[in-house]
Amino acid sequence: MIEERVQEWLGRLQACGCRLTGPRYILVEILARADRALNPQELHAIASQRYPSLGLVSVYRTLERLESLHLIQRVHQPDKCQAYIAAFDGHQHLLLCSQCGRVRFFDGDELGGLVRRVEQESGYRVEDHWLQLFGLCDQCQALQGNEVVLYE
Amino acid sequence: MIEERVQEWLGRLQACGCRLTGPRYILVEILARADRALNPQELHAIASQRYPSLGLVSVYRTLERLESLHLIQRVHQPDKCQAYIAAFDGHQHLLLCSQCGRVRFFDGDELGGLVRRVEQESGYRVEDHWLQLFGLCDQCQALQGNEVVLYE
DNA sequence: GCTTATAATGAAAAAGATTTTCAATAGTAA
DNA sequence: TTACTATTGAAAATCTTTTTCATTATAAGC
Repeated sequence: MIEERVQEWLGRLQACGCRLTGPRYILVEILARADRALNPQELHAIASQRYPSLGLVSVYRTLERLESLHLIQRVHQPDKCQAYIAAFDGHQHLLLCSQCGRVRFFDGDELGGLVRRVEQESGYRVEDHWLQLFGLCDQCQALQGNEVVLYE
Repeated sequence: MIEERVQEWLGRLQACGCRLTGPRYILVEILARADRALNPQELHAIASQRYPSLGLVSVYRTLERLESLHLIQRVHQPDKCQAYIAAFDGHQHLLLCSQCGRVRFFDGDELGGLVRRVEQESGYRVEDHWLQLFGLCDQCQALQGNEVVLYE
């Protein structure tokens, strides 16, 4: 499932004339597997472990490329707004653990009524919406906030 | 109404030991009146017209102070995440014009059912949520995207 | 009104994040 | 194997934000 995603992303990169290089393999694999949003610095730190010569610039460039292909999406959080996670299929929303950062997707189909109400009250024509929920994931609830398990 | 807000903010600043200075009067007045979110640069540019010696540093410091008093709140948008607008009363959400940036508030009471569903499906304990709608305000619909009227 | 303590200011420097430039490297097609 | 050129990392440049610090100015006490 995740492995397929890695292959699909690499295929999509190649399909638009991009070359498959060492840095890209590593970065695609990390991003396709990540269960939380990573910013350029975090991504660089993780990827450097397996590819020590990796430059931060290549991380920025790869993120830009993957985002323009809609393979990853930017995630806004109170403390960081330049983090990326795999883009979801269809119209989904994010549920983020405010402790460990783990991300899950959910659909928000029941939003239509609210959108129509707001359109009528405001006179705006609504074109898009952002919905994100923040909370504690099951693991962090169990830990009762004693420790945080980050990427490893 | 807006004038009251200016007075209230100044009072709140004074109440916590802050001094009322030229830069603060200007910045409070602009922020309390603004109908769209402003980032430090925009705010500095606008305020400088009335207070030419104003330093950008004071803008940062005042924003920080006002945010810590919950008088303003940060607004996340696709292109800018460091913009601020007056904080609303109670639990409200934002409706932003994707053309001119004008902001309106609305309540999203009908969100409770969705939150409970997601909690059950995910096992997360939801603590907070962000909901923002993007669209065209009535004025920008009328202009049909011919021109953008920014702050003036 | 005058004095005084100190919060607030702006300039400059420092720190961080992101983008640009450029010569060297390395995919990929022929 | 060769040739083309996309990609790379280092360094420089650009922006944004924070820190430092001497100076200024608010507000309280007299």
